[in-house]
Amino acid sequence: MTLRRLADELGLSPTTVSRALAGYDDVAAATRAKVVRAAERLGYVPNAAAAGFRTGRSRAVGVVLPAQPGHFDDPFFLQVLTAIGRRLAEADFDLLVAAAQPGEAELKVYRRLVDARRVDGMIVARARLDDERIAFLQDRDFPFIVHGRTRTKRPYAWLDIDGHAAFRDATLRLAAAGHRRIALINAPDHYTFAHHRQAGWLAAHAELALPTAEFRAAEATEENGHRLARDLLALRVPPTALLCGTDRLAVGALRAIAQAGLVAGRDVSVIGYDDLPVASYTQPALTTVAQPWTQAGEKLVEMLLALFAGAKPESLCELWQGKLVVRGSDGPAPDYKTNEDVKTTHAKKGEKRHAQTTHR
Amino acid sequence: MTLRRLADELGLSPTTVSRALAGYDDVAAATRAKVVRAAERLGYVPNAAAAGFRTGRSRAVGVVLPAQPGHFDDPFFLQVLTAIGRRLAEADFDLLVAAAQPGEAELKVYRRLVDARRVDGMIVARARLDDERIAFLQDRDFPFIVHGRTRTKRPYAWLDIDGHAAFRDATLRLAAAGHRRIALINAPDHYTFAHHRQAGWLAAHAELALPTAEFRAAEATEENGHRLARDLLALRVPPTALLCGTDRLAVGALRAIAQAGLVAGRDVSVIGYDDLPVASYTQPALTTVAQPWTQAGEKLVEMLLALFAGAKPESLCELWQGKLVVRGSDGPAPDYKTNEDVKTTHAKKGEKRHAQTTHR
DNA sequence: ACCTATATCCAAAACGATTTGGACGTCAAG
DNA sequence: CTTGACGTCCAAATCGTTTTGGATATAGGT
Repeated sequence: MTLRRLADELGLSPTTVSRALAGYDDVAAATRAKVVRAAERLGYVPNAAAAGFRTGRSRAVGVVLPAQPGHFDDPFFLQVLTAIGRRLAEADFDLLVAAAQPGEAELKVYRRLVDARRVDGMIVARARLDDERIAFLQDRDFPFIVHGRTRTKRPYAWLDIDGHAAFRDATLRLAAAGHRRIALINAPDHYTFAHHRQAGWLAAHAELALPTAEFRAAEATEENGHRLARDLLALRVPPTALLCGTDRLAVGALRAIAQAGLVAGRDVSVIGYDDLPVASYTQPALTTVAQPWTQAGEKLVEMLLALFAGAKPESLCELWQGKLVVRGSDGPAPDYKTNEDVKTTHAKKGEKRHAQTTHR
Repeated sequence: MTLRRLADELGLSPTTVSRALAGYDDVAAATRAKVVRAAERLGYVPNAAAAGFRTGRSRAVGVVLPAQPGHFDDPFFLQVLTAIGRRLAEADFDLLVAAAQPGEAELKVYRRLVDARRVDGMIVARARLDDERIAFLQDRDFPFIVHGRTRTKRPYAWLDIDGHAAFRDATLRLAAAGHRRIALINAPDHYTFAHHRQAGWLAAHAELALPTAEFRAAEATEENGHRLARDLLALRVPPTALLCGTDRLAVGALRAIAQAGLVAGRDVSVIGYDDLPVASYTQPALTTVAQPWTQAGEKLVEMLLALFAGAKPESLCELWQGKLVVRGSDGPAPDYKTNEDVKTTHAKKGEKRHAQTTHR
C-alpha cells in the first residue's frame, strides 16, 4: 500500500493525504479524519526508505557495541539499551545497534553509519580517555551524546555518573571503619569511568594521608576479579578491604575471599560498583554503588533530541551522583594481621596459600 | 559526496561508477580501480536511504526486545545480540533493535518495522507458546527466524536448544544421586523455553515413577528465585533438590538456602540453566546447563541469510543440545528429613522457619 | 458587486541511488 | 570487406515520499 494508492482510493491527491497524515493544518478536519481512517483500515505505513530519502533524515539513532567478549555483557548495559530504545520509540526514532571490535573496525562502522546517513545521531557508550570515535564525530559535526566523558578541548554533550565522588566516598567510608590497606581492583584505566573511580580512591588516600595501597586492573570480568583478589590476599601484608571497579569484579573477589577461608564483610570488606541484580544475592550481599541506569538511558535520548532541536553541545553536560547501597560485604576492619601470622596459626590445617617470600 | 559528484570528478557517468563499485563485470578493470580509488579518497559512501529506496531492501534486520524490566536483562541476551550484530555486519546488514512492552504495543512495533520495510527480516527472541508475533510474520510472508519454538501448524524457521532433554537429564542425574523430592522453580510456562524445561522435568519423573513434586513459576529474576526457594524450603516436607529454570532463579535460590542455614550442594542440591558468567563464582559454584550463545546468534543470522537467498523455512529448523556443566551446587541426597524433625532438633536455636500445619 | 483574506486542495519537482536497454568501438571469424 | 560477438560505457527511467508554490472556492467586509 503506497501513498498514491491510498490517495486514489480516497479520491484525493497524494499531497493532501501526506499532509493530512503529517498533521498540517491546511487540511480540513473532516478530510483528515477520513484519511486517517482509511490509512488505518488499509494498513498504510509510509515507506521508511522513501521518506528518509526525501527528508534526508533516517529517524534512527546508532549505538556501537564493542563486540569483544567480556566487555559489554554487563546486564546493566542491556537495561540502558532498552531504556534508550523505549524512549527513542516514543519520539518515533529507531535504534540501530552495530557491533564492532574496538579499534580500526569500530571507527569504520562509525564512518559507514554517519556518511551513509543511516542514522541521525549517535550515542557513544563507554567513553575512553582518548577517544577517536568522539574526535571523528566532532570533525563531522555530527550530533552525538557521550555516555561517560573523554579528554578533549572541543565541546561535546555528555552524561556521566560521578565515579570519582562515589569511590572517594567509598574509600572514606572504609577508612572510617578502620581500614588502612584498601586495595583497588579496577577495569583498565583507558576507560574513562575506571580512571575516575581510581582518581576518587587516590583522592581519599591523599586526604587521609593513608599509605599507598595496592592497585590491580584488568577487563571487568568475574574471572579477573577472582584472580586479582586471590593475588592480593596472598600478599605478605594483604589488604583488609577490596574496592572493586565493577560488581562483576566484586563477585569474583567475593569468591576468592571465600576460597581463602575468609569471610567477606568480616575479615575482608568489599565494595563494588553498578548494583547489578546479582549484588543483592551474593553471600554476603554486596555493598555497592547504584546508578539510575534506566533514567540515564532516557536522559541520553532526551539530550540527543535536544541536540536535534538545535541545542549547543556545551549546554548539554550532566554529572549525576551514584548512591552507595550498604549491604553486608563491608564492615569494621579486623585486627591487624599478616599472612605470616595466619600461616603460623593455620599451618597444620594445610592451607593452600600462595607462598610469599618469608624473610624476617 | 554523492554518486553524481563522484562521477563528474572522474569524468564518468553515474551508471559506470555505480556498477564499478557494485562489482559488475561490464566495467573495465582499470576503470574500476580508478573509481574505487577515488571513492576511497573522497570518502564516498552511498546514501543508505536512496539505495534502500531504489532497491526496496533496507539491508537491516530487526530484533524486538520486550521493554519490561526483569525480562531481558539477562547478560546472555546481550551476548547473543552482539553475536548477531557482528555476523550481520559481515554480511553488510545492520541490526535494528526496537523496544516494546509485550502485548499490543509489541505487535504494533512489528507492524511498523515490517510494513514500513524498515527491515528485510526479523529475528524473534524468546518465543512464546502462542505467539502472535510469529502469526503476524507468517501472515505477511515476511522472512524471520525464531530463537526458540512456538505452537503452530504453519512452518517457520527456528533454532532452539533442547531444554526438554537438558532438564530430563538433570532430573535423572539428581534422582541417581538419591534425590526423591526434586522441586522445579521455573519461568512462567507461556515462554516456550520454560514449558520445555518443565516437560523434561516431568518426563523424568514419569520414567522413574517418582511421586509428584513441587513446582513454582515466576519471572526469571533473582528475587523470585529467592522467594520461591524460601517458600519451598519452608514446606513441612521440603525438597532436597531445586531445579531452576534459569541461573538467575538459581542465584536467588542459593541465597535462600544459605539464609536458611543450609549448605547448597550438601543439604540441598541446585541445578540452573544458562551458565551465566556469575555461575562459576557463586558459593558454591553453580551446576548448570551451558548453551553456545555466541554460536546460536551467528547461526540465527546465517539462517536468515539463507531465507533471503530463497531457502524454505521448513528446511531451516535446528535443535541443539545444551551441556551440563557440573560444579559444586549439587550432590548426593541428604538423609530423609522433614522440617518437623529439624524444628524439634533446632527448636531451642530459635530457627525462624515459616510454620506449616502441624497435624500428624 | 467587488475585493481581500482565508480555507482547502493539488501538480510537479526533488531527493540519490540502481537498473534497463541500448550505443559505440574493436576484433575475430567468415 | 562484412558480420557477429564482445567489451565498455551511458542516458533515462524509476522507486514513494515530502514540499514548494500556486489554484480554486468560499466567506466577509465595503
